[in-house]
Amino acid sequence: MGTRGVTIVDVAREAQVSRQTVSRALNGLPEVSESTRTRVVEAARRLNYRPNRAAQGLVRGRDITIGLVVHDLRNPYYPELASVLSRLAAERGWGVVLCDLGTDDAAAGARLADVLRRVDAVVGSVTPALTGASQSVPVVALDVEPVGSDEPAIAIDYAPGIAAALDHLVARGRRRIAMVDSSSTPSRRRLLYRAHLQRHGLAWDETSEVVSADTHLGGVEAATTLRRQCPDADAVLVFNDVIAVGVLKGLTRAGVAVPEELAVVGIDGLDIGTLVTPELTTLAIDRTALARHAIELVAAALGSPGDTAAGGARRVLVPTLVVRESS
Amino acid sequence: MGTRGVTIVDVAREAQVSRQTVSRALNGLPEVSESTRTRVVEAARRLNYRPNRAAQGLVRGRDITIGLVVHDLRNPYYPELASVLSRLAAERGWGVVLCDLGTDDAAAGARLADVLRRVDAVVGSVTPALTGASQSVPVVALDVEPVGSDEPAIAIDYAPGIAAALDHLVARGRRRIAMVDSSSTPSRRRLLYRAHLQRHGLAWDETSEVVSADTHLGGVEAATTLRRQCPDADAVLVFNDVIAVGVLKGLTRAGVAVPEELAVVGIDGLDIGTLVTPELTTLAIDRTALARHAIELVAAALGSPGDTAAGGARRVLVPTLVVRESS
DNA sequence: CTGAAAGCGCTTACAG
DNA sequence: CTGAAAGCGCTTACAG
Repeated sequence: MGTRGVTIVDVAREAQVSRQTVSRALNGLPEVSESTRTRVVEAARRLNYRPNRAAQGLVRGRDITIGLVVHDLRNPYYPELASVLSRLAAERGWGVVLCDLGTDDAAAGARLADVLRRVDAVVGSVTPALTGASQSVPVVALDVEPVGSDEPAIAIDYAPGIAAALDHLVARGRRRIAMVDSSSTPSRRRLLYRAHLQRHGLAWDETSEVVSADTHLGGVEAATTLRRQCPDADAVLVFNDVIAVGVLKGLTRAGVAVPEELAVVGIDGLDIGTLVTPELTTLAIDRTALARHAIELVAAALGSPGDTAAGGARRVLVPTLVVRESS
Repeated sequence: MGTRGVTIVDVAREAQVSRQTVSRALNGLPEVSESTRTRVVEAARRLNYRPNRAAQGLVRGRDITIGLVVHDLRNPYYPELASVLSRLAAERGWGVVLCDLGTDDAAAGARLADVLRRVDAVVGSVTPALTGASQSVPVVALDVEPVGSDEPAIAIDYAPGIAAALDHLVARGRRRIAMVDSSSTPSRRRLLYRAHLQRHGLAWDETSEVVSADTHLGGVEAATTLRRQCPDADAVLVFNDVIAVGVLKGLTRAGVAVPEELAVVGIDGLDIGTLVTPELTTLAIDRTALARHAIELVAAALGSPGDTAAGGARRVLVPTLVVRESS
């Protein structure tokens, strides 16, 4: 907020010219004499004048800005997304303002409210706060359930991918497949894992599931917990690649051979999976496609001509199993 | 740009009320009858009305937005920085718009120009384009040379850190220390490396230096090149952790024992360094401090009261050697 | 080359 | 509860 008093009229007075001359001088328009320009520039600097962007924007015409709301930018999933999204937005002349909710829920709400005031639309991970905010600007939710309302959103249908991952493990002779989740309330990914095991009559009990913090350090600990809690597990599906890489490391540290003794499969398809040894098998989500869909849905929601009919308000993405060395 | 004709007066006409009533109804102010409010909301939806943010901003008073310009958001160095910076900015009520220059230089210029129109100040990696732009808004340059002009900037003084890293390697008995750089024109880090070797009479020749692409894949290749080009190297300093992690992987793949046969030291202090095996020794840059300084310099440049005197326009950060397993 | 006028689209007092 | 007025800070024609 903080209004900062110095306006163009102050500069005009200081430089002894009219305010439109100030505007012209400062914007480098040709029809100003050198001496006047210098005087104006000096005056502006002396007063520490900064043009008010809102006023400039108002008169220059609308420019679109979208917000990108993420849970935690430090999960490499998001920078890749942000990178593509910002490129695609730039191609349309849109700006992107970043909103990293972080782990502190109290601050997150305020941060979200703040970003909503600055943007024409929001793309982001669904949170209760975001859902409530959909009154003020259009919201394109990322990674919602494939069924549900017809709000603009991108759903990721994990069912076939998780089936493929588990089938793959079974095909390689795994019989006791555990899961590391990122929250104590079962994620959709975990529910699909359970359903698949049950449907195929595969071994499962309470010890099959471990909850981890959503960091690679969490994964390292989860590996220990898993070995203690479910010693006969010969494979593990992990909520995401960040945790999975930690699990991999925890297992290696504990002298467990991956994949021989225990196979590991992550979800997301992050680059870091190719960085570790053994390389991580993963269920990859195409973040470029995700970003592209998000931008198109924003365009449709903003009513940009030619985008409205581009395929409905809800898109569905299907992850792909990428088999590497850890399974 | 794209002006989208629907304004508050259109809605007013459609709903048969005055425009200030529209404003009140849409902003949820109390003094509007329910029936009127409904009529206005309906009209607004029918016309697909979106309030013009610039106009709102103009009347509500100035709100500050800063731009964060980075080379490549996919290098984990930047998300950590962006994350902290956006948190600190939020604490001051500032917004952060993201500008990922990417690898395509042509597009980068346009993207930069675009972001400069939307922000009150810019924080970012120095590029020629950015330097030239410092006329329009204050620029706080990140990672400049410790000497130089008095523009607002944060310098990182690698000299003591690189000395410490090389001393550490020598203390561990290394006698032939190579370097992997990220560009063919020697980086400042490489120059410091050379100077230190020379000053201490350590072995060096052209084969000591390898150039790598600035990705971990580049690092993997660089490992091969290094082994071929400089087979007697027993240690290597790498331009950054992303490349270093690739080098580590390349060496492991080639059956080279790290650190026994060849020690590896990276620069940046990224989390991924603790993720790999062996864990990466690195020269860590405190990105939280970096972000904090950047925000303070922006505040000073914008003339926020109480910040101006907070310690001059140039800050210097000194990296710290973090010895882990790879050396 | 420089100034007076009009207006961008909204909100905030001020009347009624 | 609703409307008429004024103004946020700038730029863009339009005169001179």
